[in-house]
Amino acid sequence: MNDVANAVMDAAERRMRSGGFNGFSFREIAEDVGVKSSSVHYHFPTKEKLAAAVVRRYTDRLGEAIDEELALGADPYDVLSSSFRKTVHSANRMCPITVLGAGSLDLPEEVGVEVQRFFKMCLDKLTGRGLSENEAAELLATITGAMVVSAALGDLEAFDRATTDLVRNHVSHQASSSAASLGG
Amino acid sequence: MNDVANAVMDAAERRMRSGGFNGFSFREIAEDVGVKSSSVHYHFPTKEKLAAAVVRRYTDRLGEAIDEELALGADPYDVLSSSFRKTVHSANRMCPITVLGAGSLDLPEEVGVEVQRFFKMCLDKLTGRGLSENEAAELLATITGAMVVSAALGDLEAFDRATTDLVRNHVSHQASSSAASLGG
DNA sequence: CATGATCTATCTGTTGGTAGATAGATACGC
DNA sequence: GCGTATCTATCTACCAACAGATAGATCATG
Repeated sequence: MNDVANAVMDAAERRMRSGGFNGFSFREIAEDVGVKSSSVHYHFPTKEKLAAAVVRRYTDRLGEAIDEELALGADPYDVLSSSFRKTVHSANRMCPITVLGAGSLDLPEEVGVEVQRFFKMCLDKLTGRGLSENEAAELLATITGAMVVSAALGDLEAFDRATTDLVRNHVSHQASSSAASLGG
Repeated sequence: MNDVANAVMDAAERRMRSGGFNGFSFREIAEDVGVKSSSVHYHFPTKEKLAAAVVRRYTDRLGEAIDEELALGADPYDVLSSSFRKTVHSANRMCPITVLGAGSLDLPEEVGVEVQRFFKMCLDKLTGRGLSENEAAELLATITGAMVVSAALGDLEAFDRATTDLVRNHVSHQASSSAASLGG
């Protein structure tokens, strides 16, 4: 992967964050990168391939980041939550895969497969650390939805309001199952 | 509001569920309804106005439906949850406002305002029945995210996995605060 | 005849995608 | 080393389709 191909993926990812699959064009990306649109086509023959490549790279990167932090013994929920929190509070403000996922009912097949892979990866990281399928699904859903709601409200703190109690409950759940119930 | 105007909003809402704001065109909607695209422009001069009108109608309808069920004394979480669950398990499979919300970073202003109104309405229904701001935010986020994740995975049951424990916890929370803790 | 609603026809701009030329690098045979 | 062919990456120029939007004609109804 050369410089231009990476720059194209960067630009596509940036634009996907706000508009999803229909939210960017070859010409816009070409302008972002500083080349002609035909050069974008040279590296990614179709829009579908480009979007799929962006999602795949995003999934791989997040997966690696999660693994690194999990290796340090961190709680799996904290890792996932703080990772998404970083996104929300950064200049990006939104996870591009969540945008694609929300509009996934008419996503090109190849892109849909990659989006599925992303969410399955997130669930696997949670269940792989002992959470039940329901717990994992609930945590992922809450974090995902918190991003959507806070973006829609234009209120970054909405993300924290939706997730702070979840942390508390999760921690107390750990405590009650590892050191017996404290009651209340 | 005459027949055509309503049919246009129906078609727009249907297409928004899968593609968001960029996921439909005047020509597609005109074809759905059986008129020419200029007739769609007659009722809704711009795409922004059409989308805003659809969101406003959707918000009003859901708000009324929630009020009716709340008047019967139902638990506010159950009402919101089962309402969205109905959407997910219907042929529609997705809430159009959630799709717009996820891609809200580049939504036309008028549409963004209506999307905000939708989510604020949901939060108000919950806090108006005694839930704290954090509880309301968490419940709304979980339901919203559950829709996104289940749509992305193409797995309707993912919605239930993400929300069933939430019901249990919420119910036991009610129980413990109204009839003393049972422990565990 | 005036109004509301629809039509035909058209405008301008953008879209994803393709064809073909060009320049520079790399590899190979002699 | 030299000429030739291939490969890589970019460009210019173009295409058909579609986008949102507008102007003006038509037509029914009251």
